[in-house]
Amino acid sequence: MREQRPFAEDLGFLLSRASGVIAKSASEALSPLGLRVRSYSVLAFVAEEPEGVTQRRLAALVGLDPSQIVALVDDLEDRDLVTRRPDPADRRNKRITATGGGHRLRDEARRRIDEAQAAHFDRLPPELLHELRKTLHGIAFPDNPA
Amino acid sequence: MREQRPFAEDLGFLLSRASGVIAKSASEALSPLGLRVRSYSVLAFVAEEPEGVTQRRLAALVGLDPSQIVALVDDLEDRDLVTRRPDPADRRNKRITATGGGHRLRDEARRRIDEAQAAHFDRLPPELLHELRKTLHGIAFPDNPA
DNA sequence: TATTGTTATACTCTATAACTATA
DNA sequence: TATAGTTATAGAGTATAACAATA
Repeated sequence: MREQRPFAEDLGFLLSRASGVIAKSASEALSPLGLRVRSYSVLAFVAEEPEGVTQRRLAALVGLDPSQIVALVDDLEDRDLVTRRPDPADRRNKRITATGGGHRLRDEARRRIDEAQAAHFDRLPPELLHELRKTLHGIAFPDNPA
Repeated sequence: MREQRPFAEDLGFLLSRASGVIAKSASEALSPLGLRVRSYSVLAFVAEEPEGVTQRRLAALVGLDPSQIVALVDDLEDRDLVTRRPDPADRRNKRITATGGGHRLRDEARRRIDEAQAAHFDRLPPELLHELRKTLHGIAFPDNPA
């Protein structure tokens, strides 16, 4: 009879708990800005694409169903953080781009996120953080070994 | 102006995506057994405590609010996987213990979970998995450096 | 008064299917 | 016919407050 690892050491369980801790702290950091983790993720990806992104691509980037992107973009658009315009070349596509205010809010959000995460990651050596990033990326995107 | 790391490399984002991938695969592995990730977590912790666990402690172990444990234990109890009995010494406490069937289902669930996780973790060297476990534990339980 | 378990409620997140407009 | 975006809906997960029984 082999010795069994306690469930508290199960990698899936630990991943879930650690992810929950970070998400909660991110959520609290973003709350004063009127952003949630998901709307911030959308804004962050949009702000990195000067040419704009389609909602389909946004869905793939964030890891949500395209139908869920609609309300997130609606909210950001209502607050003039992004614009949503049909692509003249293919009018089925909407190109989402960040406004000046969107970029500024994204910057402020990132500062807060970084500060919140520092409390969790600060004591870990940089090489370990680098390796953690690589490992998590491999798990999250098994087909895309960057 | 410093070079900024793309959001796709944000540790919180990667943690969330990786955790989601593993949770989805665990969910699919457990589904044929009529278990979800949360009910399996409860069952797994209960099965490790021959003396039984209070629901309060269970909540702390799994990382849920005590009010959420009620329905989970209700379901497991209805299926005769656990028993729920008042502690004679302090009748406010309920001692939750796993039945024979509970232990058997837990074993089968663990086999399936291990198999599902192997697909994600197999190619990672054991030392890295050990370090990952340690790192995630440190993030999830900052006060309890085991 | 404090603690355990419980109920109730509301909100967020997730998953899915069906519709529209364009191609 | 295929694709992008949209709407609607139901289910699961999460957070909070209040209550009964017991200490």
